[in-house]
Parts: sequence; C-alpha cells; structure tokens
Amino acid sequence: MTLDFDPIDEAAANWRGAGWAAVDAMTAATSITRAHQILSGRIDAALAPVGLNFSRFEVLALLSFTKEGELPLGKVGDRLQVHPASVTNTVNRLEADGLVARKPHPTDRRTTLAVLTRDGRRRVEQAAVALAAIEFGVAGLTGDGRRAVDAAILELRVAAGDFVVPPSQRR
Amino acid sequence: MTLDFDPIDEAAANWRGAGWAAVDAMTAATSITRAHQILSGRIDAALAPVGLNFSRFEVLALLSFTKEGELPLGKVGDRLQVHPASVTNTVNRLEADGLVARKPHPTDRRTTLAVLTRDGRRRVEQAAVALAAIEFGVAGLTGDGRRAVDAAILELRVAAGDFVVPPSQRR
DNA sequence: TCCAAATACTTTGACGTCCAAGTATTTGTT
DNA sequence: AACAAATACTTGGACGTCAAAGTATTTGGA
Repeated sequence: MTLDFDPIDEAAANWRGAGWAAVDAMTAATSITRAHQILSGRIDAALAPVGLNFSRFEVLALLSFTKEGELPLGKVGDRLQVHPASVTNTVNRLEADGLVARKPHPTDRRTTLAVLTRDGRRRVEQAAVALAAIEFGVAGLTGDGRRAVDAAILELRVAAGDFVVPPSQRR
Repeated sequence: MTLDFDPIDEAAANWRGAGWAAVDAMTAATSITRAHQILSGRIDAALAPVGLNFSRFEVLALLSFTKEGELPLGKVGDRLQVHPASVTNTVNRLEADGLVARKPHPTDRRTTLAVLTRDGRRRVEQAAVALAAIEFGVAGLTGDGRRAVDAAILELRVAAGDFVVPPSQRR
C-alpha cells in the first residue's frame, strides 16, 4: 500500500485548490506530525524487546542522570513536559516492573520520590544501546538534516515558551 | 514552571556525560517529539471550539477534496496513514455527530464508504479557517524554518518508505 | 495563631492509538 | 466450480494522554 505520490504534496495541492489559507504552515505541521509517527513507531519497536516504551525509558534515563538516582515525581513531569497524571501512570508501571521504587520525601510529606532500582539502572543501559543502534529512529536524516531540524524546532520551542533563554546565552 | 535552560541541551549533555551513543540522533528525535507535542496541543485547542480534533478534521478534509465527497474507509486509512481500527473509531464519532454517513459500496460489499454530509462540509470549512488563524500551530517557525523542516523530513519519510518517488520526479 | 491558597500526587473518566482476532466478501488458482 | 488466500471492516483489549476532581500537606499572610 505504499503510495506512488507524496501525500503531503497532494494535500497541499488540494488545499490550494479549495482556496484554503496557510498552506505552507499546513505542510510544515503535517510533516512534523508524520515524522513523529515514524519515529515513535521505530522507537517503540526498538524498546519493546527491552520491555520498555519511550515514556518509561525517558523517566529511567532522567533518574539515571541524577546524583542519587532519584527525583520527585513533579520534577519528572516538569523535565519531560508531561502531565502529572501521566507521571503517576508511568511510575506505577515502572514500579510494578521493579525498575523504580517510590520513597517518601525526607522533609516534605506531600512529595514522593521515584528511585531507580538496580534493575532499573541495568535496564536503562540496555535501552540506550538499543536506541543508539537504530539512531533513535532518525536514520534517513543526514547530519545536515538533523541540524536543520534542531535549529528550526528550537525557534518553535522558544516561541512556545518551553524555556527562557538567559540573556547571556542568546544565539 | 518554565525552565531557564533548554531541556534538550541539558539531555544532550547528560547523555554525553553517561557515555551514551548517538547523541545527535537523540536530540533530533527529541526535538521532533517535542514539536509534535506543541503542535498537537495548539491544533486541538483551536479545533475544540469547532467540535473537532485533528484526526476527525483530517478525515473531513480528505473527503471534501474528492469529487463526490466520499471515499472507502480503507482509502482514508491509506492516505492518512493510520490504522484501520482508528478509521473505524474516527468515522464512528463523525457519524454520531452527523458530519459523515456510512454508505455501502455499490459493487464491492466488503467496502464501506464514508460520505460527507452537508453539516460535515460546513464544519470542515470552519475548521480550516480556525487552523489557518493559528497557522497550524507553527507560528514561531519562519518561512525558512518551515522549508527546512519540510525538506529534512521529506528525506526521513522517503527513507521510511512512506511513498515511492516516481523516477521522473526525483529531486 | 489560623486559615485560605498553593502545591504534590492520585483517581476517575473520556478519548485515541494500535494489535490481534473475528466476520463477510471477493480474488486468484487449480 | 471449488476453495484457499487476500481484502475490508469491526470488535475487544492493552496502553497512553490529558482534564477535572479529590486528598493530604505546606505556605503565606491577616
């Protein structure tokens, strides 16, 4: 069922034909959406044999970068930019798999820490290898393409308020 | 809770620190994932007042571009590159909202056609206007950025076998 | 000191996506 | 003509995401 035409080109032509506006914005948005579909399919396929999916992997990776291998659930959500309920859900699953444990915060009893277990640390290493092996799904993008994507999307993220560029570091 | 550093830069530094491979691939993949999050949030927010989400809009738009305003469900899935079960689900919802009707295929009784209703056609026009007004969520991306994204992702899509470039049209 | 507001997390529920399996129909081959 | 294989769609189940509401705890004034 591989198409013999570019569905995004086709869509652009249709939009123009219908007299709809913002065709170039539409193609950019559609490209990004489709790229995400492709990557997410490849990444989850690479992680499945390791017993993870991308969100679970992200949490483990984040924990593995901290000094103690632990972080409040709220911080996890902030860093990964996902909803608190999703963090709860993901950590539930990781905990059930024995890759992470919940631990009360020593001074703030509202807060729960997610702590990487020994198994969790081993698993995240395996996953990192598996992901590197498929180049995170971006095989097919040249070095130039990758840089172009990073740079363009950086504009978008800054405009969306993802983070504030400190004045000293503006490029 | 806006961060005062770029979480993707931070992640890259962490990956390097951990000695993990394919850091540039990882940043490209993460950028695309995050861009998708941003767009999809903006797009669904713009469509909500119209009573649609992006998948439902895509189906309506696709139908509106055909001569008769109708298409077999399977074709819809092929064009939009989504799973048949998702098409069923989306069309169920559109049908419940009176924006589309199911109709048996005249000659192949396995096949079901989705037909745009008058309401559906009116709705998709409203939605197109709403989306154009927010530039499909890519406000923040300059013209150059949009072209760069399109071009880079085209590589990725071709490499992923999204479609076959006819020899006559190779660029 | 007291209490309303903010913060941290969980729960519940609405949706969406995909896979796998099931039903119906058509096609392609003996 | 007969039937296995392919095609088209639906169903049911596992997961993921987010929003809204609920519980517990801490904070920041009056």
